[in-house]
Amino acid sequence: MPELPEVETLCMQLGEVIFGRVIRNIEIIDPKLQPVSEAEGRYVSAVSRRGKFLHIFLDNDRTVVMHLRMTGRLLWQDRHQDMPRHARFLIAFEEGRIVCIDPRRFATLTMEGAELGTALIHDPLQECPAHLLEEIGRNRKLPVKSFLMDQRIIAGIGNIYACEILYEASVAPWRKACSVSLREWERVEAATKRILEKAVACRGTSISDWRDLFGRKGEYQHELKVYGRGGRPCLRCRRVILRERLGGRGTCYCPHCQK
DNA sequence: CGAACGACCTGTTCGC
DNA sequence: TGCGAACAGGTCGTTC
Repeated sequence: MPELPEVETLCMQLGEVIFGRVIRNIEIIDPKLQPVSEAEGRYVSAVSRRGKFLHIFLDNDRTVVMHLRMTGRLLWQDRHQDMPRHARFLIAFEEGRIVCIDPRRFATLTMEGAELGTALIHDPLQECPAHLLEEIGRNRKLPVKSFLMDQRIIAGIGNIYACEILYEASVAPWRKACSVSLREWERVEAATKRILEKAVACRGTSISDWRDLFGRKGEYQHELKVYGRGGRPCLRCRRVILRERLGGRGTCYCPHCQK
């Protein structure tokens, strides 16, 4: 499930634990993943997030890049503990190790140069003003929900938070991006900031198996207003929340509140 | 070019 | 109870 708030949570926690530490080695467990080199003996000079990607910068101008996709998790183990089920790779330090756990094996791990992509991608926690959304969306006919989830435009919003944002902004998910007014984009921007910041403060949404770096559940699942509430009454108007497929993914919305 | 869909994987849930 | 089908949070490549 990792979307922006979950990856941001890991990013902050990783920074606390591994900044300045020396990597002993990176061990690949899942043969589907390519081995990475040039990490041994290097120390961590920074940890950052870009959309849903995690970057661990090393002192040799190399960068460990991870993407957790659907079911990936990272777990910090600071003393000898059993290898978890579905462990896919680990990054070992003197003080402990990061284990990547991923039942569906979609997560990725690569070693990149220091010059990571410079493409113009907007981070919803940074700069993502309504007028820019309106400008980009003006000639896009795809549904506004798909627009919000397009990582080439805004990086970090996935299915759960897209549903939540559009509900809070009172915009129907099927609306074409080009039909959304500036006024409505302003509501989308405000909802995005509020929801994602709160979700980060809650350390993410633990619907099924999401856990933070220390194995703790997040708390934002208690704040969800529409996601997972199909068939139940809308918290605003009490009419029934619908759940339908949009672009292949389950989409919960209130047909009365979201225009 | 944009949009829809299948593929990538495994575990869980649902219906018969 | 048992079994197969459907479905799950994300991205990418192909096709129409």
